Amino acid sequence: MGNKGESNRQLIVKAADQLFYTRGYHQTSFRDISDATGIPRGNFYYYFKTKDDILNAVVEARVEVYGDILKDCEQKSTDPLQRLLCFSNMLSKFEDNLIVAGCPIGTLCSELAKYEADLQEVSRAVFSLMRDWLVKQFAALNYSDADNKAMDMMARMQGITVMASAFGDRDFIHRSLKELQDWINSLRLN
Amino acid sequence: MGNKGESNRQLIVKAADQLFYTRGYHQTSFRDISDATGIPRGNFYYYFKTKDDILNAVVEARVEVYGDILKDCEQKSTDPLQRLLCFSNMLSKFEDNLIVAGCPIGTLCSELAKYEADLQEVSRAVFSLMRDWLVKQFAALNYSDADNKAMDMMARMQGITVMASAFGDRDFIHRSLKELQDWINSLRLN
DNA sequence: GTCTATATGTAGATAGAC
DNA sequence: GTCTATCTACATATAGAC
Repeated sequence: MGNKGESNRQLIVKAADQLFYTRGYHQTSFRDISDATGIPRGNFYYYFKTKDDILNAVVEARVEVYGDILKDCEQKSTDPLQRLLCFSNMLSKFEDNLIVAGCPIGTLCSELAKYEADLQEVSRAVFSLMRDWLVKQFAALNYSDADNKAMDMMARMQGITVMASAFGDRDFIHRSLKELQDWINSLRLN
Repeated sequence: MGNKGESNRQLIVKAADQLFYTRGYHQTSFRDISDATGIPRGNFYYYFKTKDDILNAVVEARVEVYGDILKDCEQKSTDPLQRLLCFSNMLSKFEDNLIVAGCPIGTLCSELAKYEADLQEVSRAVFSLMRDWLVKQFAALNYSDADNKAMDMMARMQGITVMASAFGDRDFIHRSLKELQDWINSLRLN
């Protein structure tokens, strides 16, 4: 009794994840996902009742993936400041994708914020995950306004990706990441 | 010979502008625009050949509108620093809209960046307008890296709107705007 | 579980009467 | 210039054979 079904389900989620990112949620059709996976359109409804259900599964998968990234940053150092630097390095690590399609999380939230409150709440989950994690790091640095710092850092990174994507400007990412990391390093003394 | 035709055209552009903002470009149908204006769908093709042409007209209209905002900031003060503060005040002025639908320019660029290079280039026009204007102000403050400063300021504002919209957080806008304006004021001495 | 065929709605776009 | 009727394509979703 294998996991063939589960495997197909995972294939769909994986392809949808990528397509929702590179084309947007509404601009991704079942046909697109079918083409990417080789799985017939009609088959999707065996695994998911609606397209929105696929979105839910994609967000769950992303929570998993970004949770792993955060865990990785935790394992590489016990120093909160080093962990923040590790987090900020996502800008460099995913640079190629950020330039062409922006931040997967930010652009999804922006798309779904537009008069689709239910879906937007779903998409916000990954942001919340990161925010909570960042709060922990800033709290460990003895900042009483840890949540403010977390929001500030996320806003900075989002702003960088929006502008870098709008102008296709890799150098802007490099320079901004450096400045962001200077800012992080300046938080040591508290 | 009246301007009745022109007036209808303007009605379409105005409604499309609003809908592209609150619902997104792809999520806005001719039916939506028809419902908003009372103008029959088939009639649109008398004024525009394609939906993309409507987008072009909308972006042109926005260039006009934001150009006026920039002119207004110029007229209110000859001091570049005051002008920058005036520009930043858009975050407060448009707060209600930013919370529910993000930045009209940023979200359009993000949406159209997704594998639609032609459309993205069109949408970038308003960003370019602002960027050039900001460069002038920073240059007037004797910054040799005026373009970097302009990009930094726009990135900050974009990041603020993305996070405020994602979390529906008005207070974050208020606090961030204050910090942004502190930053602007700190640029006096150069 | 997997697939084809199809239902139903709506998208952008066109034709042609008035 | 304005409007209705309609075309073609494709969207999500369903039915039912295998």
